[in-house]
Amino acid sequence: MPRPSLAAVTAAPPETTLGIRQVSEETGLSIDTLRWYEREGLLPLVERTAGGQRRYPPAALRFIRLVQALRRTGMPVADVRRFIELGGGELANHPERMALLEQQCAQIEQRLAELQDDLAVVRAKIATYRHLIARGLDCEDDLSEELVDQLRTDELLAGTLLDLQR
Amino acid sequence: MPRPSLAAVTAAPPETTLGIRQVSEETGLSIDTLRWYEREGLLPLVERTAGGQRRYPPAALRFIRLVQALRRTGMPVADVRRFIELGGGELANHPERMALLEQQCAQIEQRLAELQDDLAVVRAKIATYRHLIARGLDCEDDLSEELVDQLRTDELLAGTLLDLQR
DNA sequence: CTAGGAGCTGGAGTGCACTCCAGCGCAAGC
DNA sequence: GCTTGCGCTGGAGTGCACTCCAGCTCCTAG
Repeated sequence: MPRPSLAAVTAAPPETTLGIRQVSEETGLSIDTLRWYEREGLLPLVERTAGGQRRYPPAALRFIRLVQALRRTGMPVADVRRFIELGGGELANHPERMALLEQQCAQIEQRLAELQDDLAVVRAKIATYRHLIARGLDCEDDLSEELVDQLRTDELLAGTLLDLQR
Repeated sequence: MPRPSLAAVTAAPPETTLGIRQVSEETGLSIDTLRWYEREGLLPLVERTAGGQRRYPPAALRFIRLVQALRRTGMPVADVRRFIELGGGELANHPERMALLEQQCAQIEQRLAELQDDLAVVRAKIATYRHLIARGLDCEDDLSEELVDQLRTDELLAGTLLDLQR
């Protein structure tokens, strides 16, 4: 499966340049979103046909994936834009761009930890229901204090919380 | 450190019932959000003083933590409400509630995996910058195809991507 | 008893990230 | 050559989750 020569790629884009529909399908971003991102300055590298239709070369595709990663991990659109505005790949900007990414990295890690904690909370709650059902008990939230405490204790003893904490 | 007797708790709430400000500080939810959640039916178990001020017994606090976990893990407010509307702790509703939580659990796991992937993408990008800086190279996004491919290859060879993939 | 701060309510306002639409042009199959 | 459909643009609209506000009451310290 020989990759088309680089000359060919830059000179006369082969079928590796995708139309907006294909990109939408490949990335999961809606067509409207792709257009909107571009207007908002999040997507450089998008080319046009003579007729004005968008064409996405592989580099644009890769870029979109990065933008998706940043957006999904909670970076606001405005911040992604600032990241992108940080120059056309000049060496001088690399440290700053890297710093931004590292900051984002840290946030992702934090978010990851939080998610895991929250997952533990939800799992613990599921365990509570399992107990209640097993014992044929009513109540749970607006339940008497003793029961809650009882169950919390049960869970702790069973290691439910601890096991799932991380 | 003897916990106040259960009778005492239910009969004459001691200082373990918190005011809205304390709850806000403890949970990180804004006062407005606490009031709004309550209006929206996400927070049962909140009591009132004679003067109409909110009082949060420990059970309410615990409930808030669950709601927070659900919200932070991406459950829409409307869904949290539906979960809560599912009856006042009657046994019959437990399976349904549990099912909802299990569904949420699955989504959290999916989100976790996605986050980890996205983290890998960002880290890979950081590695790219590190390479570029180390070699004193410009360009990066709008860079020539060769360079990207070169770097991608480098990263793969260096195991940067693979190491971080999971 | 009074002054200042915290809380209350209902409702309006905000910010973000899309999403939809009208009105148009290009393009390809019949 | 004409229809059918995709794509384009600028701008308006939407949904969600808060956030702010006016105008009031309540509570506490002096």
